[in-house]
Amino acid sequence: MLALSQTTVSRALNGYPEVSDETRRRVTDAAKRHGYRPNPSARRLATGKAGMIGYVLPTGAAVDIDPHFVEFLSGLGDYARGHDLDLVLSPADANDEETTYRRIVANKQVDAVYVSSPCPADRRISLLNRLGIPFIVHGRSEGLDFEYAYTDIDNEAAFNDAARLLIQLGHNRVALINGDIRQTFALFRERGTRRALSDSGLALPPALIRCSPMTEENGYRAARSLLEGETPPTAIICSSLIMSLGVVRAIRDLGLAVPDDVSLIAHDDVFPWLRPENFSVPLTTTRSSIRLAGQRIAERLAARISGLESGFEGEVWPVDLVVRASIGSAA
Amino acid sequence: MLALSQTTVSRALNGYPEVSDETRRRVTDAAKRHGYRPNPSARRLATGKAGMIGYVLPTGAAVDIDPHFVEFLSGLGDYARGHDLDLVLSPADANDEETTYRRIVANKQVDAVYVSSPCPADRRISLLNRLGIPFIVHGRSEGLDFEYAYTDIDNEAAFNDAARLLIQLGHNRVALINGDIRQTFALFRERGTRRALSDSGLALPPALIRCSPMTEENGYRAARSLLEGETPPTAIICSSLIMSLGVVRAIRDLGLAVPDDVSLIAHDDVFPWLRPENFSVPLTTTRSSIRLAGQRIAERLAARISGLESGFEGEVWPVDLVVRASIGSAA
DNA sequence: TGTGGGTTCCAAAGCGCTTTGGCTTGCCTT
DNA sequence: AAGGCAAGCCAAAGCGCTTTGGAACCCACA
Repeated sequence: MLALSQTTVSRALNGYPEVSDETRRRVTDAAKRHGYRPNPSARRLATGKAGMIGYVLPTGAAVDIDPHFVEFLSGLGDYARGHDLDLVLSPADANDEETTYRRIVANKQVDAVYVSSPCPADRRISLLNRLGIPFIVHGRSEGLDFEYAYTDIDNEAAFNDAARLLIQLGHNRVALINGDIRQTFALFRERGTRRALSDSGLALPPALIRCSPMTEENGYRAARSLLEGETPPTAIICSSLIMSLGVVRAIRDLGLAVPDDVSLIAHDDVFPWLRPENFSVPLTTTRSSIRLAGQRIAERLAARISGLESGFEGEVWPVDLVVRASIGSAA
Repeated sequence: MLALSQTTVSRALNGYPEVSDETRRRVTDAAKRHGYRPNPSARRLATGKAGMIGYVLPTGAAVDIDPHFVEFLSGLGDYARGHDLDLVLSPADANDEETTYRRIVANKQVDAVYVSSPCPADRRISLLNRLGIPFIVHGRSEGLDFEYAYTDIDNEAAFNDAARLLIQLGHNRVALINGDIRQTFALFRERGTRRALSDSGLALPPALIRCSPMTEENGYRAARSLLEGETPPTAIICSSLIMSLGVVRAIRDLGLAVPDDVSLIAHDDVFPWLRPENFSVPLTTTRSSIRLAGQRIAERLAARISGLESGFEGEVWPVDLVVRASIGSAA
């Protein structure tokens, strides 16, 4: 035995100043020796801190979790592992996430929350802001009348760069195959593309835009309908690598070739299992590792939990433009 | 106020018999009216039950989370949503998951655990068995000297069926592009393939087997090296749809065609974003929805937590063989 | 009338921590 | 030598539930 009160042990272990170095050493030694770890349930009840970060997972028969999620998770895990943070996924009805958010906050099940794939004026963000729990948004929302903390990539600049490059190559009919337009990232991408074109006196008419969930099949359909249209594009910018699998298939099906008939640039979130350089014609991409974003967001959440970070800083990361063989000058 | 003791309220809410129906009704009514929900932290401390299921997530710079995981998660969420179950992901160093398993069990952070991608004589399974926490394995292990509960698909039969079909079509050089052979599912798949061949007096020599993590690139490399070998196969069975993207690319790069030069069958875990019928030549597949497995495993875990299920039942699900255009008779 | 057995409820003791408020020391002033 | 002040420690009161061990009551049966 240590012949010390529980108070002192608790303080020693939690780094409070009113315990002598000597005593603290004895306590931590003994704790290590006996493998003592404070019971988290008890600690939770006493402090209200859970030592976990939360994510509300939209589910439902018609809801598919984005395959990007797993990469994000890898990043989050990379950081969390070293910092005694667990992640709790709370499944929610995709049509009523609010109830779940309220529950996890009211129950203090998690110390902080992250939000992904925001849409304009995202209700989840207003809710979390009102509930007063620390949170970070992966991505951005628009049209909210308050500030919040986020980490995002510069989608607008990325797609602006991509479009500019195509324009420089002489393309004047550039199409955009985008993700679900209800999400902010898709809006920004369209905006960036459009700006590049209009800066050069060109347009991005509705006939050259497609928006849909980012599956191979949707990529195929979008590309096919674009290329079979009245004034087919000579270049396509595509929001995802998975979609561009379908785009490439459509181009081939139509007897066309990349880049001779169609130039192609895609956005690459960096999957370990599908890489743009391995496409039959290596793909020019705008690249930003979603895994790194996961790491960073975990780091920021941890900082917020421990009070090291506060305020409403938004981060916007630049995006690489990696040129490969899939683009060429306009015919 | 209800003028009832805390005891009675607790019992009423938790369905204990020693409270009159009348009282129970009053209590539940009042609870609903005031939106009262027992504080989970307090309940945890008192009962030791967490209301969560756990998963230890291997992480590390060199570790990539399998994209199948997200589909499994969808299924798990589908079930968990309706049953007040949250999922906690505990990131662990991929080289030392044991510490994390011990921690979550010792701390009673979760009521049950699931294990995925087991390998032969999987240490995690023995550990959980020893620690005595309810768990379900997604997949199977071999060489363990005790029984345990699992849900798995019949990988051996699936690949046996696939190989048999190819043999019936006259193929006698069938190659197998498998996943990482350290995992049980890969062993079973090889076994099933080999059995079909040897049943017909054919062999599956090492020269016709490739094993590697299931990426597009590895699929390409495997197919390429097989087809450029001394006695190239006329048919290939591939363990994943993602890999078969690479396989198809390799076949095309070599100026060959599916199915005229090479027949191809792949295993399909059912991704919403990549479907075998959408391959340039629609792919014959062995199909089993990993999302359904997630649902089922969540259900079994819940049943174990509430004591409805116990024992060591292993489930093995049959696998569909879906024939599409990618196979033909041997030249 | 007395007694045994249900039924329905309650007071109080945990669960294992953190935190408040206070009590000793030892040492430094004046 | 008395007073003051940190430094270091402790007892006990929570945190919000569940569960134990009774107690009170009502009814039936002898």
